[in-house]
Amino acid sequence: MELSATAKVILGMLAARPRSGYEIKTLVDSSARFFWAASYGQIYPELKRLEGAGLITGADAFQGARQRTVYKLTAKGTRAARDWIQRPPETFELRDEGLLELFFAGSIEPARSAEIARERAARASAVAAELRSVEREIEGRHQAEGPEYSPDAGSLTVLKYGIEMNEWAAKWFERAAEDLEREMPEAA
Amino acid sequence: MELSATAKVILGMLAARPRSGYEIKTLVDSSARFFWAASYGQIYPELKRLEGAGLITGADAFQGARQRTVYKLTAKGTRAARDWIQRPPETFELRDEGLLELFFAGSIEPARSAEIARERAARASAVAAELRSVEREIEGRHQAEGPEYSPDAGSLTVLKYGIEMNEWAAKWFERAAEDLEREMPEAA
DNA sequence: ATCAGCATGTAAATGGTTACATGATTAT
DNA sequence: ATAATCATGTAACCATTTACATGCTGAT
Repeated sequence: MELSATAKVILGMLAARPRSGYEIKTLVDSSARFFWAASYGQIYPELKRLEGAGLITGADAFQGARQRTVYKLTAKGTRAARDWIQRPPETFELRDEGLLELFFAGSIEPARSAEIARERAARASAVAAELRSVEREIEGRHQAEGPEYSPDAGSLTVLKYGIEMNEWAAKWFERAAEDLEREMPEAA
Repeated sequence: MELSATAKVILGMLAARPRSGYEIKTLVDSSARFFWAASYGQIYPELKRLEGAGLITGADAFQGARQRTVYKLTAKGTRAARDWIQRPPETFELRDEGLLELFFAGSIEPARSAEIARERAARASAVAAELRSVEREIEGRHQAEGPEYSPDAGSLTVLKYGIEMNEWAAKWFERAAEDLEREMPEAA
């Protein structure tokens, strides 16, 4: 059972409970976008494909006259999700223009190295803060609406990783910026 | 001057000195692949495009009868590279299947969470070790062949970031695996 | 002689984003 | 009223990978 990248997010999102394509998209944007993105142009066609393959089934769930299709996993889909999660991960892709600029700064515009490192530190701080606010929001919902809204250990671990790794990176790049400045006093 | 992703790596690589497409590819693979990839299918057509736009010029540099074209930056190309590096970075993309699995493990196969975290720790360790060996190789070349082979501060900073961040992540995921195991003793 | 590595290139397929089109509902 | 948000979908475009094709050179 070959699963596309998008199929993996969809099966994962439907494992917790049935959802519409729109819901999947907003959830991906609010909780997984930092390490895995998906657009409507991928999600809707993939939902059709997964239904065709018998991994999910869609049911009309009109809200008044507003069209809505809620999908849920079939037994086969549940098995496919379990199989996927038992396999070691294949995809790891990073495309980071900030690191590329820093990588080349030495031979193109040495004076900018420190500046790039400082920008990177600020960016890491901002991401950490954003993820911290997601964390607070989850905790708030948990307190207000009871334990059935508590996320599982795995997704909390991923969130904490995002926060702590960005905080670490912010400190690291701040220090790197200072070092780079000291190395070229002509530019200061 | 809009530069494609591939144009950026090429201009950066040619800023240090003239190189062939093949050389650019091997350099990307050995030093930038961890945060920026490029395939032949991108590099060769892009070299032609950049030459057409007057940012680089190619010169035949036959090695016997073996065809070889070495490209170098034009004045316009140097300016384009400088402009690019002065702009704040745009692209940041991460697609990490390991984190996605961990994210969903709780609702699909909770017993695997700790295992995934441990695999992630091992992966981070392996990447750190690989980058450490790149670092040693650079230091060796520096000692043996003199300072003209010493890489600039920026690319060294990126390399150190790769090493230290992966070492940090290895420790972090190892600890997370222990925590996840403690949280579900039934699975142990 | 043969294989690994140097060297260039392209075609097909895949994967993904963006923009557009359409319409309902809810809150201001 | 009107804007924001819910909701689904597709077509055009762009980027990227993979596989293939070709041939030279140096080492074993």
